[in-house]
Amino acid sequence: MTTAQNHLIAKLPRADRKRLLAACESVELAISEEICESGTPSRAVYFPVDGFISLVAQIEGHPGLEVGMVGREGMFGAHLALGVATEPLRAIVQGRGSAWRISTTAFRRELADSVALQTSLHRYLYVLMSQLASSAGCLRFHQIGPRLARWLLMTQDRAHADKFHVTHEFLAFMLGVRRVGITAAAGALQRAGLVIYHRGEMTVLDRRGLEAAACGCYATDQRAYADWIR
Amino acid sequence: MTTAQNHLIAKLPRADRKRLLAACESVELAISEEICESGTPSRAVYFPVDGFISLVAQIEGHPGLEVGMVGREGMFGAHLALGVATEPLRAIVQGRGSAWRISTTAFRRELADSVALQTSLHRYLYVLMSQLASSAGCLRFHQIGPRLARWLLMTQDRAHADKFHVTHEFLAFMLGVRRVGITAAAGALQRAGLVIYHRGEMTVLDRRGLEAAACGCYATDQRAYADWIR
DNA sequence: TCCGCTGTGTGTGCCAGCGAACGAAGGCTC
DNA sequence: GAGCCTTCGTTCGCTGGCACACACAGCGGA
Repeated sequence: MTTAQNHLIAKLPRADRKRLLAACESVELAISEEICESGTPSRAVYFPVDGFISLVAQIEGHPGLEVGMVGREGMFGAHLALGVATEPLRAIVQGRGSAWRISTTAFRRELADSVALQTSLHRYLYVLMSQLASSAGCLRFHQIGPRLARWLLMTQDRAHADKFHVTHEFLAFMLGVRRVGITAAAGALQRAGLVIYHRGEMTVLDRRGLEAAACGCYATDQRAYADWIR
Repeated sequence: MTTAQNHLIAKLPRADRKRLLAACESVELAISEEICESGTPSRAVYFPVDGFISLVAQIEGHPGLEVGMVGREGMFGAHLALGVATEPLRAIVQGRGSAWRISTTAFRRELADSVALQTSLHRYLYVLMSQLASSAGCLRFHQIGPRLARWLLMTQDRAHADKFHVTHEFLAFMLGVRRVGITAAAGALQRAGLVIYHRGEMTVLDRRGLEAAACGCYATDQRAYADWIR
């Protein structure tokens, strides 16, 4: 669906898709923009097209921790399908680009009218839940290097580019580690010829190599999405 | 609802509750019994009454990691409300006692007939998701001592007793740490007079003290369940 | 009575990651 | 060109958790 460019919307039957898109507006996501704060009432739902969004869990006394990433393969706001209009997590734009946006109230109307949309969101929520669970394990058992490689791959997938802007500081925040840890791990990836970076410009050189360096969670995630899209 | 004894069932309107219970059978949960394996087709749904169940995420190369606990305040199998009949996690009985069981097919019928049941499951899923996300942070940032205290409190809540059977080995498995780490943390709790244990018999002496020793995640969880039950 | 199993306590050496801090370069502004 | 901010590299001492190993106590069965 060249018009939609978001996989979740593209999967809908033609009529439902047209109605949903008619209620959406196209917006630009700006880097570091805060889509919502955890615990606040939901205002809008986003279907990323080029941009992508990080879902961040808040832990008192700690800066935060990324627990999920939403690009054109999914959406932000699926919890509305559970009938709850409170944001469960903080969401931050992590890659600039366009997205479809629709207000919470309008989206709930669409949801009520489209069984296909409900079904799609349900399955997407299942994938999200599985990933939350497995990423808890990843967080606990895997080391910085493999986790960083996985993160870079996930970002590359959603940025649709080999090159993107990301500082060590930001990576440390996302992975819940110190910047020093990132410097060490990223330095190793660079020495291995898998990436090069310079003052916030990260370039992936060897995707295959990065996949080999990443923990198994990346492959697991890929499979979960593939099963869902099917 | 003295007949049901499971909060999720008790919350249903009388008619829906009666119909659901009629389709359920009462079973005994035996310690260490494996309710299901991750990735397999769902066979049955459980509503614990006295027993309780641990949800365990599998990570290749590692023994496992508890990411959730289900007692009489919830249910096992809520993912069926998302229209997916594949188990997302491994489930192990962690406290013996009774539960209501209903086959997957029968439960899907009940689900189709009861809007109240759908709504209830949706809200429960939202709570579960929030907890998965926050427990990821807990796993990452909190130390063994506070996490152990939290675990003991959660277990006490679901076992409805001050005394329960649990070995250091098992605790290590659940928290994803070494047994040695548990020995150290549990020893500290015992020296502080909060618990005593002897060859797998754990007794909580000072609940308040334990709450103070636990990480904030325990209080957060309590609040999430309270909001849901409301 | 002895054997073996389970549950628990301890010790040693090791490494990943932590906190804090400093330094060095690239790039921007004035 | 000077000053400043951002980004990245490095160091130091330390803690928490790791693997492996051994000791010991209770308890049940042969």
